[in-house]
Amino acid sequence: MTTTDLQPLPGGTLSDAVEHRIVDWLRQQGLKPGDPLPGELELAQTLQVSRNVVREALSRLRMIGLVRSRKRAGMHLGEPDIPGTLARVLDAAFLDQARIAQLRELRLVIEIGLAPLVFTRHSAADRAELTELVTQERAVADDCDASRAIDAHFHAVLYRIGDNPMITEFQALLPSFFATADRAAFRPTRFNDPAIVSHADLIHELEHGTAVSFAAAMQGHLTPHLAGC
Amino acid sequence: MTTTDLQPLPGGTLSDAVEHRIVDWLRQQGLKPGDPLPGELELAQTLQVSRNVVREALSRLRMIGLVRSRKRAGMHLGEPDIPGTLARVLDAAFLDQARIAQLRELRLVIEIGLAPLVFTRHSAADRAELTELVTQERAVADDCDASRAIDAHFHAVLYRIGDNPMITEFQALLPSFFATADRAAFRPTRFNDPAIVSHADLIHELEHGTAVSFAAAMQGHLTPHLAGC
DNA sequence: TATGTCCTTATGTAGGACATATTATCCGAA
DNA sequence: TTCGGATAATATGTCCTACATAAGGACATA
Repeated sequence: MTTTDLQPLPGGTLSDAVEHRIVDWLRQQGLKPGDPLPGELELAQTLQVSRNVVREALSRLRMIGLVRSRKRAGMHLGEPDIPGTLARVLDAAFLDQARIAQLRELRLVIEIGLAPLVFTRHSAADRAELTELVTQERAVADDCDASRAIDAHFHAVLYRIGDNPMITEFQALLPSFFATADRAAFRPTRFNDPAIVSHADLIHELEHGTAVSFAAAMQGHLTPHLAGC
Repeated sequence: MTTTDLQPLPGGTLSDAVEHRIVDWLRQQGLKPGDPLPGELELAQTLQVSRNVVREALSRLRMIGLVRSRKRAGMHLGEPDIPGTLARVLDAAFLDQARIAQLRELRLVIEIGLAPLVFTRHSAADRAELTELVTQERAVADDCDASRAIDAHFHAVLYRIGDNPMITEFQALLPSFFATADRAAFRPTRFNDPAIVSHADLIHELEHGTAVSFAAAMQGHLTPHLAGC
């Protein structure tokens, strides 16, 4: 007798509808992180649904960080938890091969596109750090696992130099997508092969090249990993 | 007397703990999209929490598409809804200026890094489509709004040519971040300025250049938008 | 002023009840 | 036998009530 008078909400549950209603309302009110929200009971009464439905909707908003709540203080808007949400939805265990391939390609795209920023924002100290890693890499050229770890470290430093927190956070959750599949694809650098852009070549471009030439070098360094190139 | 014997779950609610427990269990069991899940009641009994708590946790997993449920069929694993989840967490209305700046920069990074893929995967028909857009652009050079719309369309086509659904989906939800701020930053192309890489120049590189030269052109086309360059 | 107690409040959790949709089952008719 | 419709079973969706818990405020006291 309570729910019979409203439309069947085609294709969704009440929680779905309430979730969107609340978010739309927050947007419409122009609320910002830190602002207080109405209590659960008031929301339930206003929306004419049970407190349970409201809590299921709020639980979702809590997960993505949009809402924070404490026992007596009530609820407040929070800052969306981008890395936490990405980690939940980009879970290699539940993604199909197509999605994983797209993610791996996205990683390469970002790393190539990051090159101009890395060139612009890097310092002499950064170059020294990268050079040190190349030295270590040469020392363990025989050990595939160690070589691979240093390779990952080298690229992580490039991300850090890029100095975009969002991109760095994205990179931080990528290893799970490369843990198994990339082991086979990873080839220890042949240091004397002129056709391959090595880490040392990248550092050279960083010091003596331009933003464009460094980006081209990065492209050459990563292109072997791109399908259809 | 029921909840007093378990640890205060430092820093989180029961729903948080149950959410992670369930996801860990799904991973550990190696379940894949389509596989059935235990019922809510069974989960509640196994985890020794109320069905309410279980439903709040499941509501979150339903939001990100990880579980789907129908009335009598029970629950099944679903494919994570990446674009839907991104749309929820990347909401310009609730992100601070720093995050928005990072997102705008990420867009430029992706667009530059996408260049090699665009070059490799484009067809003559794609070039014709882009050329047609440049023609239209010249026709409305005076109208800033129309010019801006065609510019957006041009870049959307580039994304489509890149042929990575994940990247295209990401691009699809970007307009909200550029709707207001970019209006000021947008400058209609001065077609005769040789220092600026125009859309026509991009098409020229696409037809007569190389992957590297096209990427460099894209870099030149977008660099004016990058801070600190 | 400082502090400790009590009270209020809003969220967190529990449990039961019913509604609803969908599937399985069974029975009767052609 | 087979087909089709009525019927029962089942898991999710929604509602309700009650209580636990933490946190902030009010107040009295030293």
